[in-house]
Order: sequence, then C-alpha cells, then structure tokens
Amino acid sequence: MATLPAKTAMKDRILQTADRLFYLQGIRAVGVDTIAAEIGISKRTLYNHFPSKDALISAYLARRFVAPRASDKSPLEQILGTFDSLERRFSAKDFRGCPFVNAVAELGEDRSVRKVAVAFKESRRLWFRDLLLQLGVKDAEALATQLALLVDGSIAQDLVRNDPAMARAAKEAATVLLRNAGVKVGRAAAANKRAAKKRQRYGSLRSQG
Amino acid sequence: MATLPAKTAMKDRILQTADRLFYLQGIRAVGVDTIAAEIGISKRTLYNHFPSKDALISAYLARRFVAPRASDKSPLEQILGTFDSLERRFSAKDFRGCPFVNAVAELGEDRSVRKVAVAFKESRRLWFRDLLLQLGVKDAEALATQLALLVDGSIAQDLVRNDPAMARAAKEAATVLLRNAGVKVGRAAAANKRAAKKRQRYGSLRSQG
DNA sequence: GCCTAGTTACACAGGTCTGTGTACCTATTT
DNA sequence: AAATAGGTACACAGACCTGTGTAACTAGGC
Repeated sequence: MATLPAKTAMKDRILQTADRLFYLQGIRAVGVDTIAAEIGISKRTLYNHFPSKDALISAYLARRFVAPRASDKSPLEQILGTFDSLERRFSAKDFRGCPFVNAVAELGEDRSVRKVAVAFKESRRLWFRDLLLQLGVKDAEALATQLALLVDGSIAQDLVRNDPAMARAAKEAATVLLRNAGVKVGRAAAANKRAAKKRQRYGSLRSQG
Repeated sequence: MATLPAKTAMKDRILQTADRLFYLQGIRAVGVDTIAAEIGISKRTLYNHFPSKDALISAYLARRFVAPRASDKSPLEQILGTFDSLERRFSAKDFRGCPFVNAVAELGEDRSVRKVAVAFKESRRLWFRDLLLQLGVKDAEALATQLALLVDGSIAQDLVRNDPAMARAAKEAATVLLRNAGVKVGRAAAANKRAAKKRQRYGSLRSQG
C-alpha cells in the first residue's frame, strides 16, 4: 500500500468524504475527527495528507469548481437544459444548495472562499453569455446575468423549500426572457410547459427527472 | 433598573446584538460570550433572559420575520420598488444575504429553522401574488414564484459578488416578465433603465440609491 | 531478509464552546 | 430602612475543536 497510486487514492478518499460531509452538514459543523472516523482512518493520516482543515476546505471548494463541459447540443438546448438538470439535482435528497454560496454564508469574510465563489459564479455567467452570443442575442451580457439570477434563485428557493418545481419555474421565466431577446424557442419547450401543467394537476412533480 | 421596562429593554438589547453578530458573522461563528461581551454584560445575565443559545437563535429568526407592511403605492410600484429597495440594501456594507437562507445553509436539517424559513419565503411569494392579482394578471401564482426567484437570485449573487447591480438586473428581468403577463409597465421604469445604462458607462452604480 | 513509506493507536496541549453554581452588589419599591 | 428583583464577577464542568508528538506496526521494493 505504499505505492504512489495508493497514496493519491487515500487523498482522494479523504477529499471525497470531506466533500460529502461539508456539503451536507456545513463546513463548521464537521470536524476532522468526524471525517477520519467516517473513513475509518486515524486523524494522523488525514493530517499527513492535508496540513490543516483550511487546506481541506480549499481543496473541497476547488473540487467543486468544475468548468462546464463542452456539448454538441444546440446553444438553446444547453441553456434550457441547465434548468432541467437543476430540476433533476433538486429531486435528489442530497441536494443542499450551492456549495459556494453556502460557504460564503457560513465562513463570512474569508478572502479565499469569496474569491473562488466569485470565480465560479462568473464562469457560469460567461458560459451563458457565450451561448447567447452564438444565438445572436444583442445584449448577451445583461441576459446572461439574468439567467444566472434565475439559476441561483431557484437553488436558494429549493434549499429552503425542497421543491424541485422551482427549477421549472426558473425555466419558464428563462424562456420568456429568451423570447423577449429575439430567440426563437421552439414548441419543445412549450410542450414541456403544457406537460408540466397537466402533471401539476395530478400531484407531485418529484417523479419526473 | 429593576422595573419591567428595563427588563424588556435589556432583553431587546441582547436580541439586537445577537441579531447583528449572527447575521454578519454567522450563527455558529458567534458564541454567547461574544454577545455578552459586546454589550458589556455578564454571560449569566444573558442566560437569565434566554434559556439557551437555541432560544436566542429562534428569537433572532422570529425578529427577522417581518410581514411586508401595507403601502398606498400602486401594486406595480410596490413590485418594482422591491428591487430598488434591494439595490439600496445591497449597497449597504452590512448586507450579508438572506438571514433565513443563510441559517438553513449553516444549520442544515434543523427542523424549526427550516420551518420559519419556508414560512418567510412563502409569505413573500403570497405578497407578490396578491399584488399581481390586483393587476389582473392571469397566472399570478406562477409569476409570483418567478419574481421570488429573481429576488433570491439577486440576493445570492450579491452575497457572493458584492454587486448591487444584481438588483437592477433582477428588476429588468421582472419588467420583461410583467410585460409578458400583460402588465403595462410605464415609461418611468424605462427611464430608469436608460439612466442606468448612462451611469454604467461612467462608472460605479454604488452612488445611486 | 531488510529498508522505507505509509498507517495506526493514543495521549495530549491549548483553545473554544455551552451552560451552571454561587456569593455579592445595587437600585427601586414599599 | 428592609425587602426584592435583577445584574455582576468569577469559577468551573464537560464537551468538542484543531493540531502535534511518539512509538509501534505493516506491506511492497531492493
């Protein structure tokens, strides 16, 4: 077990466990003892891989910062698909809001946390902006910001309410904003909207991914 | 100082200080010693007014739960005014997001915290809904939810970015959604929009309340 | 078979936290 | 002036936290 891959495997395992606990229970709420115990390793081993809890927190946030991957779907599908993907994530019982927003809320004025959180939010806004530019939208900057507001708004609302329908509401608002900007949103989205209304009449939205 | 008003005055002072510290630094980050020291009273006095920190947290959230007061302004002015008011609050340096969302993010699955947070969010949504009904909007329920998304989205974005312009972006999106729902939004809002663009060219948005 | 890197068990330092116990003080009321 | 309500000072219990020190163990590479 002294091989290099084994070492990185252990580090990954620590990080993965820290990620899960930090995200689900809050960063301050989880001690390093808890993380080590969860894996079944000694606290000493944990500190052999990460010099401090702060380092572990940084690694946690860095790990969460995944750049949106390239897609062969159309820009419009990618934009609207964001909200479908959100709805799916909201429906999972281990969804607990945006880790960056939560970290800023919890850790307050910590500089490095703020920095990575801002970078993350901005990267997502730019992702929207580039897609909007591909669609020929005139004021792509402003619309990208507005779409980002809808994303974060639905996340915050779902965090409190546990209601995946917040993602659908955001998608419908996004559709209106896109149409208003001259984007032709096809009948597919409209059909989704109709289907949603029907489903709502009969009960929970949860069953739908 | 043994009079009844003095007693409630002390209780208010404790609560007020707890509110400020909890909100600015986070609930877990602030100990009861810190609160007592800030006021200049002994910890014993604090515990004579609140049986536990949990009770203080509950009182803090209850205090933040203020029902939106009645207004003689038009429903449309009230709706759009929400976003102006947000922009003003974002510009204050002591704004640190929504206390309810932050509490849920920090305290996780605490039942009572979740309960009051849900109640708060729903009360605001209903406030929007009633104003929309007064405006004759057809699907007031859905639009109220969408406006609430914009409010919470701008709050989350400002928490991370410290950028009051997020409130303006939300207001512009809200204007589009309202127009799409058949509401006539007058030139006042449009003028605001034009003025904003001009301002933006010359620099910071902060100076404007 | 030996070396070495990694892990383990465990104690402990030093700090913070919530909450309590106790004896004393002070101001108002009667 | 005495009684009473409330505040103060201060020690302390008991829990939890981060981080370190140390000696022993274990498995792979030579």
